[in-house]
Amino acid sequence: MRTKNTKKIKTLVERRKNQILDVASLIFSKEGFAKANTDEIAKRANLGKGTIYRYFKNKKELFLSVVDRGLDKLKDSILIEVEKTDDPLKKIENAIKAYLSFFEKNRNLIGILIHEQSSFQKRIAKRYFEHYYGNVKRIKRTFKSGIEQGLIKDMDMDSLISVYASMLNGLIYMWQVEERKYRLQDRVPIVLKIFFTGVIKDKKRRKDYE
Amino acid sequence: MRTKNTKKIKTLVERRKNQILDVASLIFSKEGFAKANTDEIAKRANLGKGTIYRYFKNKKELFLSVVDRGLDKLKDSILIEVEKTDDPLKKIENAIKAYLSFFEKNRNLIGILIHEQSSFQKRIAKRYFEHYYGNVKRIKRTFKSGIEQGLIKDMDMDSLISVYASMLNGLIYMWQVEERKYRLQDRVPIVLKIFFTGVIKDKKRRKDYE
Amino acid sequence: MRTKNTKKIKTLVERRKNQILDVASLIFSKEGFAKANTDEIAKRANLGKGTIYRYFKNKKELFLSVVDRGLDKLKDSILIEVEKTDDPLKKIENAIKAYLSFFEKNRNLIGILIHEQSSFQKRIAKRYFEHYYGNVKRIKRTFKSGIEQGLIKDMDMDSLISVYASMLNGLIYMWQVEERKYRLQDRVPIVLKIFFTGVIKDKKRRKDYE
Amino acid sequence: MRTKNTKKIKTLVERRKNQILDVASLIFSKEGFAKANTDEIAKRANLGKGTIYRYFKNKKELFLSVVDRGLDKLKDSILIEVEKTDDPLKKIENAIKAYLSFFEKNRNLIGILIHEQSSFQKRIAKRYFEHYYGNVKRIKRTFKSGIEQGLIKDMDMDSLISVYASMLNGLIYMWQVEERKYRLQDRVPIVLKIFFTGVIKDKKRRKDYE
DNA sequence: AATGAATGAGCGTTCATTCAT
DNA sequence: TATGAATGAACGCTCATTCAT
Repeated sequence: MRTKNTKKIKTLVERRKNQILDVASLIFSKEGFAKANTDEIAKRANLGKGTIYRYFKNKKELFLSVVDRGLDKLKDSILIEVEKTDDPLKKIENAIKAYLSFFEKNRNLIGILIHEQSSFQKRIAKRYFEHYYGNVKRIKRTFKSGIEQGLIKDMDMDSLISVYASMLNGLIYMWQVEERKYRLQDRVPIVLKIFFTGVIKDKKRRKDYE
Repeated sequence: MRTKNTKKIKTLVERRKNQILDVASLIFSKEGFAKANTDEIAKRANLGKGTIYRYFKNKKELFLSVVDRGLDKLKDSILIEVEKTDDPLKKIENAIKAYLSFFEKNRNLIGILIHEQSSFQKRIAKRYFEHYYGNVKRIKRTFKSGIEQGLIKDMDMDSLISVYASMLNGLIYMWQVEERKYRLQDRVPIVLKIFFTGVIKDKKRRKDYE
Repeated sequence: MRTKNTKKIKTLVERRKNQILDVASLIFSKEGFAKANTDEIAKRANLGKGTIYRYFKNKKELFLSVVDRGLDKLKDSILIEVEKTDDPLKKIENAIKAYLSFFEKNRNLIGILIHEQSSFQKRIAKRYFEHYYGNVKRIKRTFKSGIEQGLIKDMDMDSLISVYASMLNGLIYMWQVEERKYRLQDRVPIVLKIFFTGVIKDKKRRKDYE
Repeated sequence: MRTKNTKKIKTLVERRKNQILDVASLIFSKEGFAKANTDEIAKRANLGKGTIYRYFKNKKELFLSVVDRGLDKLKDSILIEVEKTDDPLKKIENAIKAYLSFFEKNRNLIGILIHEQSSFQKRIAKRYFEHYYGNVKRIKRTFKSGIEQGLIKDMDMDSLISVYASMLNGLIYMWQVEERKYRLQDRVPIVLKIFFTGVIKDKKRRKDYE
């Protein structure tokens, strides 16, 4: 019985935490960490201000929890898409689509990740790169199997992946700065063209992206 | 003689302003607008707190002056490099190099531009895009003369340039997030390769970047 | 039951507000608006500085609340005394007594009303004259019934009342400037004599004040 | 020769002081001591800020000098009018006229005297009462000679004069508060009537004021 | 003697955090 | 457990005063 109760409580706590994180995510994204205001978070979450502090040690922890949850969601949504196919080029294509698509759906997270790279450099960067390198390994394996299958030219993977990732982030960042005037998904073809033209060895496959 | 005095005074005021802007640029970059603190700016500039306010109406104006000065510098340093050659491909290459090189030398500005896209969306974005579209026009002309000279394929310039710009920004952004572990300049060849491979028509010239 | 709670809360808030207003009244009276200092008000009220701002938007609102409360009290205390009799001359006598008596008991308010006639000309003057003209109407009616009853000579009421009011204020003002060396109440007979000698028609009644 | 030079210098210094006092009087009257701003005083006097401090030790001394000069002027202008006649009643009438007339011409001083009775209670009050009692003695002598000449009833002079003075001040104060809508001089007849009706013994003379 | 740039103490106000209920 | 009233450290900004020129 105890186990059941504990579980129930845990779920309740988790639900409360998520309820707070949803609001916090919105506010932090709109205002940035320093300008965001605990009073408003509490009010919008229909909770007393003290209650926020029962679930999160302080403003900083709340903020970092928002980041953590966001990066976890991102990871999950990419993995699902990547595992839908075995073709290396398709895997890469799916990853790019999933990455852009995720941020298009989770706009709050962009602002949050962009903003506070200074105040929380270490913590956020650490978390981001844990996530990033976790993915890099998988992407590298995908590229390698692409090379082995004669689909992709043999190049310096590390800097290529790093440049690709940077470029995608730049795309998302500028989309945000330009106030999301266009659909981010619509940039996928041109991105794939730029990424793949110099990289795909197999002529037939290359045609698909030119 | 009056002119001489006025000039001297102007130079003195300008020097003081720059002295303050240098420090402010550093602090704003490290802390972000909200966390940056006028007391520290004054102390680091070896000036009294009140002195800051003799030269800038308030914290916000000081911040925006930092941005304005930065973007002006950026524009100048790109223009100089671009005008060193008449060859369209070389012009583009030089612009990319100058852009990356500028941020490598003016690290503070990255943080500042990245940070406050929310608090100052309108003012910063406005200034940034004034700068950006000013350059876009010139770049477009360069591309066009490249197309006319049979060097570059005929494509949709606008979204290409937009994606290229976004990607460069992403490169700079991630370099900053990764704590500037590598030299940004070293990314130039791979960037040129990615940018140019699918774009250059002239086979001989394309070889230079492959 | 809800009503009860709401009422209780209202009373608590009202009590706190009054607690703050009492201290603020003292400090504003002693220092004037500009020199008065929120820190001291908080300390003397045994409250944190932030608490003041929970109950009053800012220093200005706090100040004006002190004035408003003071004028309300003044009005009430005059009305009570005036309504104790139906005789016009007695009514006027009672009003004068109540007016002087009020300021003798609420010394803080004198300083406050005297002080800030410049900084808050409009707001204070407006409130003061709302109060003043509210009373003038009543006083006029009293004078008129005095005239109808053959007690008072028929004169230009408006400038008479205006001069009488000014004179009473001068009395209070100088009493304050002279550091309240005498009892303000003791001036009542001489004031009545000065006011009434030239004004009362009825010989028997006039004798009372000569 | 030395004397001549010293005199010249003294005159120059005096002229500068007066130039500053004129401006200061205006500003202090409009803003009150605390809100008045040395920068503005300097600018309006067409002098450097430092120069103010060459002539007055600090803001407080400047303020008190304004008061001192004002009260001196007041004393002079009353004396001149009073000495124009030998008739006691006329002397009193002239004094009242001169008093009201002075403040009508020197509006700045009203604000200044009214304002800072708190911050400078002792200094201003001291100076004011030096002036006041200096006059009271003279007025008392005038009243006495009025009594001796059978013109005025024999009464308690001290409290009568005190009440009269207070009332005049009240008149001036309210005129200021009511934004000087009417001419202060126009109140003289009604004031004389109120003051004199109960006080003048000589029937013929009393008629003049009824 | 005159200036006005520089200064920093001081103040109004905000807001993350605590804690009595 | 949940609340929100209370707190006070912290910060932006002002302005009387000083002092090098």
